[in-house]
Amino acid sequence: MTDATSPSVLPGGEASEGDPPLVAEVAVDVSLPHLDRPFDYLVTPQQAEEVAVGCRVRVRFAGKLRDGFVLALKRDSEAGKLRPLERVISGEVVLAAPIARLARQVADHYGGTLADVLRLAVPGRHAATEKASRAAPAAPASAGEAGVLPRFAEGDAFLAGLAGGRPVRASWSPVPVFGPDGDWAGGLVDAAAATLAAGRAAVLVVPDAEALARLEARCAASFGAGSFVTLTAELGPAARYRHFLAAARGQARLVLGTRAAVYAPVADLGLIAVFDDGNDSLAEPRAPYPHVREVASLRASGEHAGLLLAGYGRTAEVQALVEKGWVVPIGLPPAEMRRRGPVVRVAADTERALDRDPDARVARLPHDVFATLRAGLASGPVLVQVPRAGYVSSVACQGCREPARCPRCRTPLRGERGASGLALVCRLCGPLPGPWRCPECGDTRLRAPRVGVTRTAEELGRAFPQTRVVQSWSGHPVAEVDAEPAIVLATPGAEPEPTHGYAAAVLLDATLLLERPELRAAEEALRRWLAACARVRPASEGGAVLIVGETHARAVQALVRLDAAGFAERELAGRREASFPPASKLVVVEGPADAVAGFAEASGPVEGVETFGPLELGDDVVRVTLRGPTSSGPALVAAAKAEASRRSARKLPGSVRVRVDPQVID
DNA sequence: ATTCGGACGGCC
DNA sequence: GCCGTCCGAATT
Repeated sequence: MTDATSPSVLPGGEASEGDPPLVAEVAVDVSLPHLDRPFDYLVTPQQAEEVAVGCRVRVRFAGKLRDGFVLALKRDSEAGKLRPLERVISGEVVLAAPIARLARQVADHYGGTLADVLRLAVPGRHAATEKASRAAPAAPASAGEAGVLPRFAEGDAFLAGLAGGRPVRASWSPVPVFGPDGDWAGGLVDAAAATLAAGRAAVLVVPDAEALARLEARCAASFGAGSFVTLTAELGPAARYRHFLAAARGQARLVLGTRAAVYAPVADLGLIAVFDDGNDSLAEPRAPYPHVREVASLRASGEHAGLLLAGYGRTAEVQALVEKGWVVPIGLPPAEMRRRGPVVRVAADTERALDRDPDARVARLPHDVFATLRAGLASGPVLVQVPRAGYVSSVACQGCREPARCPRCRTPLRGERGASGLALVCRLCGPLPGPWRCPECGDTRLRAPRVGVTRTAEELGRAFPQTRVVQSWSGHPVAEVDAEPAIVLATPGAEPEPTHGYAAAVLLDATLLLERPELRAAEEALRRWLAACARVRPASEGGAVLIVGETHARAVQALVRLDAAGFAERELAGRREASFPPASKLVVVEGPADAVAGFAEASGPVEGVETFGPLELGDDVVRVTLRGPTSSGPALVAAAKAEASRRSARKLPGSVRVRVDPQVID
């Protein structure tokens, strides 16, 4: 890597008269696919004083001034007539070679452009912050004994690997329980401490501000406040850039943060850890829609760093890595998991009664719910997880309750109200051509979804008139509850942190979550239930969880057994059967019909590719889904990128959106 | 003969 | 994307 302070470290050594002129290879900030390559510029002798590989420059490109990053310095160029750099914005190295390489890999993986990825990876410059010389954060203090990971099989071996500076990779399933066995943040701190002890840097990525606050507190306790930096958009431009610079300058060796922190510019990365990779906050909403789990995996391989994918739930993607042997599971046998976790029981849904009489609200809550609440309230707060209302588009079989799926591609169907009642539409193949028939049980009757659960609070308040009722949802989140008895109603993801753990939890309307018309509905439901369990005290302290729903649903059974790994195994098997990611490569293309047709055609020669659609999305936008075996993935993505390049080079009209293995198709 | 504009090629 | 250039058509 080029040292920012020594511009003399250049190809050919010290410049002298008669040397060929210095040339900078520049990643220009243009996101047109056909211009997604470096461009060469002359570096004037004056500019050579300040320029460095990885610094920001300003260049004239197609007549217009644009920002760029220096990818390399050299003394020769393939290109013909070169323009000089307009100016070196600053010699500060903000795009070191490993991150430039990573960004290129991410762009290629997702069929996007380097410029788009760099916009995600490098925060905007804040000149005043850059000029102000900053005190280096204190070196992380010794964290003492590792406390959490050694409680799990393979935990010690993983830590030993990190401490030895080796690129060990693992998937860690903490026990979904309140206390040390479920202390994901503690486990990440263990791994970071081992890495730092080996003299290497660590990056820890979490999905949201709540998780970051918790991790920050743990890091401050273990390493000392000010011995690490956080990277999150919420910091604002100045602080974000200050923290980014601390990492880039080698002052901060431990970085915590949300999504974009996966690109934190620490040198000699020894560990990259991701918590809760199933959380959709870790999927970037901007092109090319990279997922933190994939970026972290690419980065760990590219920089010979360790990787830790931690979560109470296990995604099919992580399961695929486990089965490939690419990551080692750190965990416990299911029986031991249950011994350390809360007791989980199922109460059958009383839905059939509800179907007959939608106003019979009392019938919605089984007797067991009240019993669980009563028992829990004797020793502390009880969490009641209430799914948000409004998943109105899901459709299931009346007979067996399985979500209705497309007979062609097995995608969950959605119901749309049409002239002749409920019309079934597949998001990949379009409206169902014939009448629907359940492949599981042969039933032809469909059941429409239920509406929400707005009266739960009132209802429970009436049943427990003396008890405090706390309500928390994403619009009005409550951060914390104390040890006093309370009924805490929360939507998934907005559960208040209990200071002493919940005495019990009740998970309502499990069926509602499972019937969501999404491919990952069951995986996502289990993830949310496990997150609730993780706030409940262990069985040994009386902790109990009651889930109300379909007793036989696979995700419900997995929860009862606290067996996220087993569930992921089945889930991945299902994805294989249905040829869905991560068992297949999916490229979803949306845009005007003629434009989208070009992508289908371009993917034709790729081995084993099938085409679904086009599906009308309205407003002259259609969707085509291209699917191929994972072995054809790079070729399929490359074909899509080539078609996008062809279109932009020819200036064909219409904007097209390309997504690779999208988390959700919508 | 001169000016204007729209399409197209190239962008270092 | 944006600019520059090259060509034909409209304008003097």
